[in-house]
Amino acid sequence: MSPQRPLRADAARNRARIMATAHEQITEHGAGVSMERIAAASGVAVGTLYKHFPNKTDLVNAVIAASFAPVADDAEDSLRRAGQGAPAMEELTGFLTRLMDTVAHNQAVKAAAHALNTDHAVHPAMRDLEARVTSALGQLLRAAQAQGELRTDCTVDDLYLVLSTFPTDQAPAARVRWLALVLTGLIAR
Amino acid sequence: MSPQRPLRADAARNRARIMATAHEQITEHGAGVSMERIAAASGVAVGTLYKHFPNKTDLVNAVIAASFAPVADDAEDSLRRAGQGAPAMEELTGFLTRLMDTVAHNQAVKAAAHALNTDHAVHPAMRDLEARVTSALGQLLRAAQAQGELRTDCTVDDLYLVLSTFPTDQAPAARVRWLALVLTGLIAR
DNA sequence: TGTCAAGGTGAATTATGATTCACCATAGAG
DNA sequence: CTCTATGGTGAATCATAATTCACCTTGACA
Repeated sequence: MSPQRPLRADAARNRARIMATAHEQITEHGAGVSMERIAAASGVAVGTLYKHFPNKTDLVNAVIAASFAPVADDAEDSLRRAGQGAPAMEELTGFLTRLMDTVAHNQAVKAAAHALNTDHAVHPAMRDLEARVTSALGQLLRAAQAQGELRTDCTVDDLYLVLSTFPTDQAPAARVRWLALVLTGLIAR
Repeated sequence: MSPQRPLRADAARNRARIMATAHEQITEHGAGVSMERIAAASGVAVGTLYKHFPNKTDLVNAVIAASFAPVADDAEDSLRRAGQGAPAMEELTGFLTRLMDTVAHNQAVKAAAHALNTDHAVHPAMRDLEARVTSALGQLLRAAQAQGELRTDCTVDDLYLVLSTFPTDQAPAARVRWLALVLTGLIAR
């Protein structure tokens, strides 16, 4: 499975289906889903999962990395728009709202990865995404403060602290209400 | 194990030690700890666990119920003090701070119970605790609003929504900071 | 102190699930 | 059209855990 030479067409197809199915199954049944079940739902044999991923942990990590990949792009797009004159605070809240949706949708996968990665290790791919988001978020934050829309004593860490705790299991309406309540504490008086 | 006649002295001792040990082990190793391990750490044989609890799920539910039992009393004490002239908002934030500590300390057990209780069922004992807390919290909330210390459009649901999301895995200092940030959004302007 | 039911023991049973591997199938290069 | 490396298969193996149970121990009451 080394990326040396490109995957055969059918292999690529299967790999994609496996990751999509794994996401569904984990979302539906939690981190406990068996490889057997994921294989069956993908329409392949267990052995095939192992042809693509050395073990369950790696499969889950691949799924989570793929699920969150778009977030970093989104953060950087928001920052770019702010740089081109869009109100920074609006970009910030817009990004946070979309981020909440993404995390909510991938909550089970996130939990699964956390449960399977022994000790506490975070997947390198996730570490990379996090770095990009942190950077973009920091700049957005400073821009919003410069425009007087955000408390100047609010740090990126504060933002993360608050962000890290939003209600993943609530309905979208409740999530929006939550964000509104919480942001009130961050907006400049 | 019916509560008909009191437990024999050694049995009571063991039962207490088992629950304490189970709490430790779950906190340290997650919901996945084996009964074997809990038994070993308690200094008894596996069979003994099953003499006291029909299965792992019931053991975990007993542990979590015991861990959270004091919270309801605390809520009611706070309410009582407010009724005797203590500032309601102070009682409210005091209670919330202590609640955060309790939840943080019992985070792993809470997660374990959630993971083990098939479907989504909440233990009846927990349901009862929740009802008492909700009641006390509602009255505290209204008192704080009557004293002009809290936004009047803030409901008990809002309080729960925000409460349900505090950062269990952060250091105490970070938790306090979080509460301060979030409460700012709830305090009357 | 003697009795015996409550309490304790831990090897054995039963389940479940991850991972392996010897062998089969076929994309796609030549 | 032929090969053959890549990809697929799934029964078998290995490991881990929950739960049971036939048989000991011992608190505590008479």
